[in-house]
Amino acid sequence: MSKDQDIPKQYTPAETEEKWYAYWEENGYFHSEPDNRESFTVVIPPPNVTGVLHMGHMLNNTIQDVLVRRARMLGKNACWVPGTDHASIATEAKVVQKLRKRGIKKSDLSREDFLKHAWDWTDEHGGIILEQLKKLGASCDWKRTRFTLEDELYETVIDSFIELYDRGLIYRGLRMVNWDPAAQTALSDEEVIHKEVQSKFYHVRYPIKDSDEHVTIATTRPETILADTAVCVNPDDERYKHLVGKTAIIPMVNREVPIIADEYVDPEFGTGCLKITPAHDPNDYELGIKHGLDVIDILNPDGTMAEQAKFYVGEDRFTARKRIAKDLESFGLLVKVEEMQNKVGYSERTDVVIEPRLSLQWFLKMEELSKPALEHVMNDDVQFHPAKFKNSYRNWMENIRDWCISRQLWWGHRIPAWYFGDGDDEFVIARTEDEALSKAVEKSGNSNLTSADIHQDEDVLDTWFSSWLWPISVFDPQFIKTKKANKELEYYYPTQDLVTAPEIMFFWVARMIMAGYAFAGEKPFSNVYYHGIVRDEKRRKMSKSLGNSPDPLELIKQYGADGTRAGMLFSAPAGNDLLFDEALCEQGRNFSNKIWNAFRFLTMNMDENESYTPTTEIDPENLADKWMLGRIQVTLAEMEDDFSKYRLNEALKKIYSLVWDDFCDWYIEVCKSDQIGEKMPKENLERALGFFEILMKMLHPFMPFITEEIWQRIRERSESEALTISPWPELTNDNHSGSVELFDVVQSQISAIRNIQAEMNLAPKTPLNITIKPKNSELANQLDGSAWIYNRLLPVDSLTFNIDAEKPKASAAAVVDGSEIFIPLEGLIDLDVERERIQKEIGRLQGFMKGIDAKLSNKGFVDNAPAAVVEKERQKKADAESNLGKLKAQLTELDG
RNA sequence: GGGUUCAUAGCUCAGUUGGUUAGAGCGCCACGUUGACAUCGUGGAGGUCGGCAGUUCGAAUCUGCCUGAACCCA
Repeated sequence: MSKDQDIPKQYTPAETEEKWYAYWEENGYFHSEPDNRESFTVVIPPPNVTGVLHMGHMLNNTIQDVLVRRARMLGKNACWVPGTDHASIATEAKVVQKLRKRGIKKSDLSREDFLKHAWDWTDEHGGIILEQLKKLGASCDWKRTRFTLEDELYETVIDSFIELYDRGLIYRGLRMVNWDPAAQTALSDEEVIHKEVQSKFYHVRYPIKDSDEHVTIATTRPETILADTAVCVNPDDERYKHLVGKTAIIPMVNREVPIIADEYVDPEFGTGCLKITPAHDPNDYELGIKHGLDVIDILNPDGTMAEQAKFYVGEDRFTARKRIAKDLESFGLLVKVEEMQNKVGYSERTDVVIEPRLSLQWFLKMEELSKPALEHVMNDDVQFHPAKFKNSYRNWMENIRDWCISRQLWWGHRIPAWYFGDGDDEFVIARTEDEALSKAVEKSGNSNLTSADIHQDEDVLDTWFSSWLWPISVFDPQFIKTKKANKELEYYYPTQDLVTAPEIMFFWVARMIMAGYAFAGEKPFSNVYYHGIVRDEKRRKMSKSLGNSPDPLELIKQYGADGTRAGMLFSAPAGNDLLFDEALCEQGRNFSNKIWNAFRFLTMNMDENESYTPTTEIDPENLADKWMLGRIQVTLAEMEDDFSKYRLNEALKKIYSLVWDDFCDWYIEVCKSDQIGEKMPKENLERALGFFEILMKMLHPFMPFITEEIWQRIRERSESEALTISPWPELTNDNHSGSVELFDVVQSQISAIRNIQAEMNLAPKTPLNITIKPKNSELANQLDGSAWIYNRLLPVDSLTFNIDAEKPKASAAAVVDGSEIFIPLEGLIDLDVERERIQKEIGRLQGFMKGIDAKLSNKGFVDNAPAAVVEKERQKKADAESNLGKLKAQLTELDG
């Protein structure tokens, strides 16, 4: 016990946090091994290995930590698996950039050399974010830290590719894909962000061959005119019917193309006349196939114009766009340019405009995989919190398209395909070169093939193609190959809760569910908790580029990890975006300080030569004790309900209020000694400490550091008694409801008296002679035993409870739930103020009665409403009438 | 264009199956500092629940329409 220490007035989190985190880690409290207990498993959404902690991570990991710490205290075998992913595109882009600064181009390097640089970069920056999570207090099992590109998990990904290929679900094909000209790779549909932008709508005239006529098309991408291979109109469009079958001449290149008709064209949109560019637009590509059109690709992988364009060769697509507009104008073919809002796809990673591009890529068929994944979410085998996200999940699943899984990058899992020729089918899938060679020999029938004749695919797999295995691979990397779960997977899988943001529902959650059923035949987790996006006060998403995001570590420094965690959670209802405001962290810090000072106060009441044993054995005669215990019980039950619904912010608010409002503002105040300077009675102190211990337990999942600090200061504790591994308080059947109710009455009477003090402008220490006329004799008896509470909380000169009391002359008065309070204030009372006070209350009650009367005089209400409801209204009316009568009498007395 | 969600106090949000003259936190106003805490205490003000119809004895809550906002997909 720290009673002889000089406890500072203000709580300083920094040292406390470092100390206890180290202690927790040293004692291995966060490490889990399979045992007989029920498991509670969470896998972290792996952040980018070279990333740094941002506000989204803070929120995400705070929530996970709350869930995991609570589960640990509930006696479950809690296991939170940390780790990172390799973030193929992002990391490769960073490495390329770094090399460029040193004057090295990626194309100058061999694959091996480039990867060496990438690993150097990873070794240098990797894991920073995990260290940052420790500052936040994250109770991860660090011995289990995983990385998606580590050797074992690399194998898992290759195994999964091979299995899916063998099951006929992976194929290679020429398709229209989303091409990122900056990263020079294909992307999946999910990696494209559609943004509303201001564009120019160019109206361009195409001459008709052997005719004076022409058609006018409209496009936002005039440079693609150079790749046009048809012009298309709606077959029912009277304006153009006569032109169908004729030949149009593409400007600049003077290519002759057919004018075709197709229902696809909307006559209302633009000019009703559509240019068709099969190589550079997905819809045009479909039309091209349907109508057997040529495909002319005019773009290089880096977004510059290719030889086939014939014009502006080597120039960037946007430069070409401006130049062709000018040139068309000079030829008199540009009719007009309109301003238009349209949606343009941008790369999620590089933020450049995506080009639809025809390219040979690897795809995963989704139809079969999506079926169980959809079904098990809709039937709640996998529960979404909040459930509203099931809608968008279903919508996506029902319209799912094949997943482009190949990326033209080096940093990642290299596709295990080996080519032995240029033909579409001249490849084999194999784990190793040797295996590939023998398979190639067999498939080609050419026994002379050597390793020099085969080469592995240069591309790697989408990062999410490894992340989707995460809940399986972190426990058993061999499972997909062996199909025999090891002890770990057996024990920890399926995991319990996954915590993430709705924005990656499709990237990751949906795919993990698919992978779970596809490989393990079982869901990967039982619950998905979606939290919102962290936004600034203007509702803008917090981002590095906007510079509107505070540095989480700075926040922790300023407000403490506990304060910051509480601040994040205060405003984080499930599924709703969080408008982050530093004031909330400040509130969290203030709360820490409040707790600290409550403890400090108790410490100051200790006698140096005495030893104290906290207890929850209450004094059965002590109303405050029973009330406090009752409040704890009720709050425990409410928190349990909140947790079951993942309403973490509600649970936090409840324990916050229990500590601050109930324990600090009432219980401790009531426990104080009667005389200033005198110490609290030992029994009071020991009970206060006993309650304090329970409160620290209830708060620990949210604010782990300060609670552990107080816990350890309250008593000497061995390693096996740390708060982190202590059992959650027990819920008993007795919530002392009678005592809670009675204490409520005492509280409202005291509040009423304080109100009189304030309204009468009495100095806070002006002694009061209080007469309370309880509403009945039963209450009179009960209150009589609680007089000491009034004495502690008010400057009482005399206090009497008298059911027959008369209102003394010149006294202030109040009516609280049928009981009357009189305070004689001879010489101090301002009769006008008092009259106004009472009049105001009378007015309030009259308004109240009016509403009730309206109901009760309504025959429809009395006849139709349930008897209990009618009875309740009658009771309300009777009470109000009685109170009103008393108030009126008080007013009369004042005037008389 | 298709889908989803939302609109309650100055701000951020609660409000469970319709029955409270609508709750919380922050902010605001007044008063208060010799001892746990001014990162505090006590008291107080503040809302015709986006609008209009409808169902009902009764609507913040259910239905329809309108207005406004956000998100997802194409």
